[in-house]
Amino acid sequence: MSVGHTQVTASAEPVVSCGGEHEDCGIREVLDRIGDKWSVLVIVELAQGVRRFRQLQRAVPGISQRMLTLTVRRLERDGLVSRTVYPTVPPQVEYELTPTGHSLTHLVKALADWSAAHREGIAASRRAWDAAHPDAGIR
Amino acid sequence: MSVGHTQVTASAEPVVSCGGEHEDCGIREVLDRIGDKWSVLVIVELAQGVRRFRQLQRAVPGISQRMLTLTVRRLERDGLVSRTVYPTVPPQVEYELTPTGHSLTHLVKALADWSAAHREGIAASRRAWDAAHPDAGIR
DNA sequence: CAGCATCCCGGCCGATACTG
DNA sequence: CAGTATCGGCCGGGATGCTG
Repeated sequence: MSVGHTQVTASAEPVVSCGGEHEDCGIREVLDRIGDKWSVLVIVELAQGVRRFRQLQRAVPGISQRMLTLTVRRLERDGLVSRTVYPTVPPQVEYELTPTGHSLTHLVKALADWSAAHREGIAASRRAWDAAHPDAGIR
Repeated sequence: MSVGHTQVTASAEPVVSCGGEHEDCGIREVLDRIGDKWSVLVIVELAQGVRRFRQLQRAVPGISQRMLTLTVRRLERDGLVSRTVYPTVPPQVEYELTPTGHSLTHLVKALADWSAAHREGIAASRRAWDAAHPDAGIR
């Protein structure tokens, strides 16, 4: 953390101005789509390649089959994931990222990178804040 | 949308592999932090410069003062936003992005860009899916 | 102006049981 | 294996009212 003598003037260059408007950009739409508990994790796993239902569930620890179904269904509806059913017995279903879905992985990588870069500092900030505010309802 | 003859082999180059592990990267941590309903919007507004409480509330349409308080408190706790109180009367409080918070704006911009680029295609995919699945509990 | 306290509802998500 | 159906808890977040 080098937050000492940095002369970053945040207010100088507006990186995100929503195109000049103070409106909600499409940001909320993306977050409504991948901001839920499981979508990104499923996407990360599918970024590795084609996966079957059970494979996905094992790869994403803690997800219930219900949530996996819902998550993968929503991603399919949004055109981020393709679903292929092979009429075999027992049934076999394969999930794969579409080109659009694949383009999301770059975004996810950016998120992961940012997280890795600031995880420490944020954790420290939290500890400091919690120490300074013994009785806070925020946690 | 040019999703015609693209030969993007998603499974060829794993963009996000969490560093070789199939673990949860820090992605969920970022999303737990900015994936909520208001954080990004507040950040976007603060990216423009220093803002006071009321200013923020007016700039972010629809946010309640309760949620603005909680949001800004959490951001402060994580060290993304600084809070400066001027002991005047009436009280005056200024919020500003910290360097760490400012670094987030690049990420937010990436989100906005992706959203703008795929909004159309996703909406179309949804319409198609909904049409193909008249009675779906997913909506 | 800048908050905090309280009430309350909707939906996200987990657990469990059942089907083709 | 790959789902669907149902129930229920938790909590994010809106509405309202009160303080310094």
